[in-house]
Order: sequence, then structure tokens, then C-alpha cells
Amino acid sequence: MEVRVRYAPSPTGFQHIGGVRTALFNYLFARANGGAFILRLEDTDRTRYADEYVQNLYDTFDWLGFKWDEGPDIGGKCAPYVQSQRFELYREHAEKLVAMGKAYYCFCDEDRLERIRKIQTVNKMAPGYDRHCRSLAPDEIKANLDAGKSFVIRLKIPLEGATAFHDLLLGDIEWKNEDVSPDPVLLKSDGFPTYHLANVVDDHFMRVTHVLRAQEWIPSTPMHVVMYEAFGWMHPEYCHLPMVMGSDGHKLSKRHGATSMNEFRNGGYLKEAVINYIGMLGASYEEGKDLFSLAEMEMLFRVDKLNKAPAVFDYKKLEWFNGQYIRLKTDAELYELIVPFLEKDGVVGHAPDGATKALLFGVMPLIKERLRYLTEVSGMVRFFFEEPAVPPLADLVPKKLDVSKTRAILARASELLESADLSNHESTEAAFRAAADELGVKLGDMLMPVRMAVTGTRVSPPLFESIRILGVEKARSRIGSAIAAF
RNA sequence: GUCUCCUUCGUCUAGAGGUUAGGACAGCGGGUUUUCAUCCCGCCAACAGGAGUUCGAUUCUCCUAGGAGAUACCA
Repeated sequence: MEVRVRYAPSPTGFQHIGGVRTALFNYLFARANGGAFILRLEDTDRTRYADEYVQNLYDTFDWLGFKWDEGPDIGGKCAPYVQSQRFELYREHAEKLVAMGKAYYCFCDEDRLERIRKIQTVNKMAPGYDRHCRSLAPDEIKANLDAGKSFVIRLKIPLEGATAFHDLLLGDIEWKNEDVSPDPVLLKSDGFPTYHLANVVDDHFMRVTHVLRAQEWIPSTPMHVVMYEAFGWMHPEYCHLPMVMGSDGHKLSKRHGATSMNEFRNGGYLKEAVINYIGMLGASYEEGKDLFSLAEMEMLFRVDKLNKAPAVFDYKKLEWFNGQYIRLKTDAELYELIVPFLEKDGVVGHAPDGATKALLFGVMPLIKERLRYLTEVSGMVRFFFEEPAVPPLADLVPKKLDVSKTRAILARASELLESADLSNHESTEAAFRAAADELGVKLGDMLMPVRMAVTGTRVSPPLFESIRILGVEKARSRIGSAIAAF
């Protein structure tokens, strides 16, 4: 039987780490098993829904480079893949369960529900519906319906016994029926299905064979199983994925730092780093190897490689992955990645001209080893495009040296640069070293004032290369400005 | 509160009934070096606790503790 899995996000927020990870694992599972990966939009929560979230979903996965085999945008044999477009199907099936005596109309309003909740809390009882309408007489139901009273449809959870299911990762899990949520709502009063109904109906009709989802769904799995049984359907295989936690051990959320993929993308992360890191969170593929491409993970993914315990999201380790992948890029690739950030920061104009591009290509090897995030690029290369402010004296003069010495260093450096062959590192460095000796200072102390004058910062790409790319004339003029400020 | 799941260095993890319990990130120290990085080397650091099974348990079983998740007309 063909393996079919799905990622079924609800467009009620921006795509975040947790969702993307669930999507990744489903995607990998499909690829590793030669199956199909389906995207389904679960837009049944009309109060939290927004179009921009749907757009964000597409943008995010487009960026990551995930492709689904069936989905709202590309169709497929089980279309439509948007739940709001399958509206009738759910209603019909909810009614069907009522007809079969497996579900019932409930006319309890918000107030009554609120009241019983209050009583339950006061009496320290487990909160939940009291099944009041489960035993309504047929004529009572008919009267309510005829009166046009608003209703929901609730699933009858068996009052006794237990419901068990097998989890591919966790093994056998059994729940006493009395501990299953008492008669969950299937169809809301607005006619929309709840997640539970829509999920089960769609997974059935879309012939989903494996449900890989976060462990927070474990408690609702028994009610899903009850529903499948009520319908007389086989339920899919379940695999509940370990959750992603923040550093405090709680479910990862905004307060732990960036969580939405937007933030990572705008924050200068590479998709390869994010995918690699997320794919390794709660899993391992091969001892002694850390870097895995998406293609490699597609080959290697197996459920028994997953860990059962929740995993803490480590931004430091992601940062390391990011640096690794930046270093793996060719100059041309890195250039493409970096330009949007330079444009955004106003370092270069839109659609850089040939000269700018050539300059940046020259700079690429200098910054590749230094970037941790693409966002850092502007700060590193700005001095190539803009005149840095003349540094204050205090920053120009190296520790232990005085003003006149520094002035002499700058003058001498400017002189050396005039005749230096900057394409030859050794000779340039040798010349500066000799000059430093002459002046009685260390090479580092000789170069730091020059660095400050030319780049405007204490930390910069290698000086000689930078000057070569910038142009000796510009460099000397900046040194001149610094001297003039004394 | 109740139910369910989970438990190897700070973090992500490998591991097997007998190992000096391995790797990676972080941290610390050192080397290379014109700054910063990169790169290289080294150090620190873990089997939650208690019973049981066994010649031998970190590994198997049970209990305890701790953690997490769920307890909605949200997913």
C-alpha cells in the first residue's frame, strides 16, 4: 500500500519551528518510503483565520524548498485540500454518526457550560462536559430542532472500557474511556467541524496511512480512534513526535526567542542550516556526522531513529550550523544570499551594477569565514561603500602608544601603501613588519590605527586585502583624514 | 487535581547485559594569526533515586521522584 502522509496546518498564525519540523518529518517519511506528502489546510477556526497566514505558509515552504505531491495549490486525486471547501462533507458525516447513535445533538449554551465548569473547579472535579444532552428524549430533541435552537454535535465516548492504539514511536498506549475527553464537539454551532472531526474524515478520504504529529496530540488520539470505530473505518498508523521546548523546558514560544520562520529568514539564517538543525532535533542519523542535506535525510529518515523525549531548542547550535553552511557556499551563491540584506540596509542600491558586483565578489572570501548570520554582512562591508567617520583619537591610538607615535605610524603606513604591491601578501606584510620594527612598535599596533582609519572599526576583514579592494587612493585619503584630525 | 507520555554531560545525541560511557554545540585553556573570525589541539562535563532479575546492570522489570503535555464550540 502506498504510504501517504500529510502536513495539516491551521492558518491561524505564522509558520513556526514546531510546525515546520512536523512538516519536515512527514516529508522525510514520505520520501524515505516512496510515498506521497500531502498539504492540507485546516481552516476551520474562523475566528483566528487570516489570509496572510495562508500566504505565509506558501512563502515559508517555498523558501525552504519543500514540495508536496498533493495540495491546495497543485490539486491531487483527493481535492479539494482546503477544509472550508469540504464543509458539507463534515456536516454530512456528523449527521451520519447521530443517525447511527454514535453522536448526539447538544443544545447546551455557553452559559451552562460556563456554570458546570465553575462548579467542577470549585469541587476540584475534572473539568469537562457533563453529558447532559446525551440522554435527551427524542421528542425533546425534535422540539429544540424545530424551535431553531442552536446546537452542536457531540461524539459519544463509551462510558466504560478502554481505548488503545499503537504508536510507531511510543508503543502501545491505552486510555480508560472515562479519562477520554467526555463527548467532544464534532460540529460547532456555526456549522464548521472541529479539528477532530475534519481531521478524521479527511485522513480517511485522503487515504492517509500514517499520522506523524507532535506529542501534544496524544490525549486526543483516543477520541479519534473512537470516531474511526464509530464510522467503521480503519484508523491510520500513529507516530507522535517529540516536542520542541525552550531553554526553560516549556513548549517553545515567542518568549524564548525567534520561533516563526519569518524571523529566521529575516534574521539571516540559511534554510539549509534550519532544515539540518530541525531534522536533527530529537533524532540522529549517523554517529560522528552533523551536516546532512535535505536529500541525505530523505534517504536516511526512519522513525526508529527518533528520540522519545522532548528536545530543547538550542539557538547556539543553530548558529553553528548557520556558520557552517555559509562557509560551504560558493562565492556566487553567497553573493546572491547577501545582496537582499545589503539592499535592505541601504549599503547598495537595488540591482547592484557591475562594479558593485565585482567589488562584492572580491569581498566574498574575506567575509565568508566571518559571518554567522547573513544580517552581519552590512556591518562588515559598509566601509567599502561609505566613508567611515573619522575615528575619535581615543580609538585611534593603540594602548601604550601616544599621539605622536600614532601619527608617525599612519604617515609611514600611507607612504608604504603608495608603493606596496597589495596583491602580494608576503611582501606587503614584510614591508609593514620592517616599518613597525623601525618605529619600535608591534605589527599589530602598527596596523590597528590604519584599520581604524580605513574601515572605521577595530574589527574588520583582513586589512591588506580590504585596502586592495577598496583602492589604495581611498585608503590613503582616509588615513590622511585621520592624521588631519590630530 | 486527573490522565498520558518522557528521563545518558549545561544542550542535541551515540551506545551495549561486561566500554576508560563515544560524538557535536556551548563553556574553559592553548596553538596559528595584522583585528575579528576561520582552522587545529586539549580540558571540563552525564547514565535521576530505590528495589528486583543476573556472576554482572546505565542497559531488562517494578516503584518513587522529577519534567512535559492534555484537560475548549483552538488546532
